[in-house]
Amino acid sequence: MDKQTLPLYFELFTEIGIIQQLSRALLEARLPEGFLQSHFSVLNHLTRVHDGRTPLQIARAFQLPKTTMTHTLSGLEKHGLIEMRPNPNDGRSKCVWLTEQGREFRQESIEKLGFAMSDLAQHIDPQKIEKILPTLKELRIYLDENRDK
Amino acid sequence: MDKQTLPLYFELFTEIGIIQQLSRALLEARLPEGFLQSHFSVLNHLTRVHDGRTPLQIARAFQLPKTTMTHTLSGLEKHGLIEMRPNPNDGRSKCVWLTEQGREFRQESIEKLGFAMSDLAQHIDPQKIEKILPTLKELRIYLDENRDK
DNA sequence: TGACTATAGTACGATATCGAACTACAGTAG
DNA sequence: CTACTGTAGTTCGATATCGTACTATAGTCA
Repeated sequence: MDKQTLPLYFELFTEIGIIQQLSRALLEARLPEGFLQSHFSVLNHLTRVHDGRTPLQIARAFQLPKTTMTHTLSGLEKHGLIEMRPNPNDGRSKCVWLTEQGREFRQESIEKLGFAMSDLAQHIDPQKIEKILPTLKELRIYLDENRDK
Repeated sequence: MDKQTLPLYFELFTEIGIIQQLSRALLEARLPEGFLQSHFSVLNHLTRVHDGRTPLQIARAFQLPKTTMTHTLSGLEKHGLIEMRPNPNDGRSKCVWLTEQGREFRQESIEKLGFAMSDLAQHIDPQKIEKILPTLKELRIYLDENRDK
């Protein structure tokens, strides 16, 4: 491998780590006390994709350990934002459903993010984001598929 | 803001979160028991930039709370990978120096990462990374500068 | 010099994260 | 049906992360 290549990837992962920190802080500052990015992300995922998914499916979507997802889901359930029901197709499994409260929570969070995001969109052209997303997806898919190498 | 724009940024931050998870797992699988990405990142930072930096400077470089950095540094110090000395210019502060062991640890970690990274470089063209880095940096800088908005 | 404000780092408590081990159910082969 | 293997989710313990509050030093201003 070229001498310059390794630092290039390190730089990439460092930038990604920093952006992750900053975007997390940005979001969490706008969530009610006691809610974290993890909670919002799950609610958003269930809305965007579809609810009724299993905890494991959700964990895989974010590449998180299933024990972490158990914890996050139990927090959401305790606040009445999701419901966990048995999976009719698999006695070991459960399905996660959004409650009306959960949908509202997500919607309100998104509205609170609105200012920050439109501000962001005015400074970082969405077209630039569109241009980098395919490479990021490609990278994510490659890392996912070669996880256990 | 355009209806399509908000989901675009969400998608970006989601991809970034997933890549962060995957790259962390990739790295930590190759570190000795008990060491985490945080430890490696600090050692790498001290090598790439320069050592003798203060804990706060390092925390800011990664956008981490200073209490988190205190914890990470104490772990590194306990393993003899760094040394904390008083800051000659500021009695409140300290300077963090790499030990020989610390440099070796980083070097060995990088070598263990070598296979995975050259594999990655063969599948995701470094030129693609070079193309997306400027936008990521721009985004990171914007988020940083507007953190408290 | 003294009072005030700001900053660097730490201590501490709450909770998030994660790996290992476990339980319960599913799927398969005989 | 039984044994075996695999998988979904949880429990549990270790520790990472982070916010709050605190201590010590710096800097500023009168």
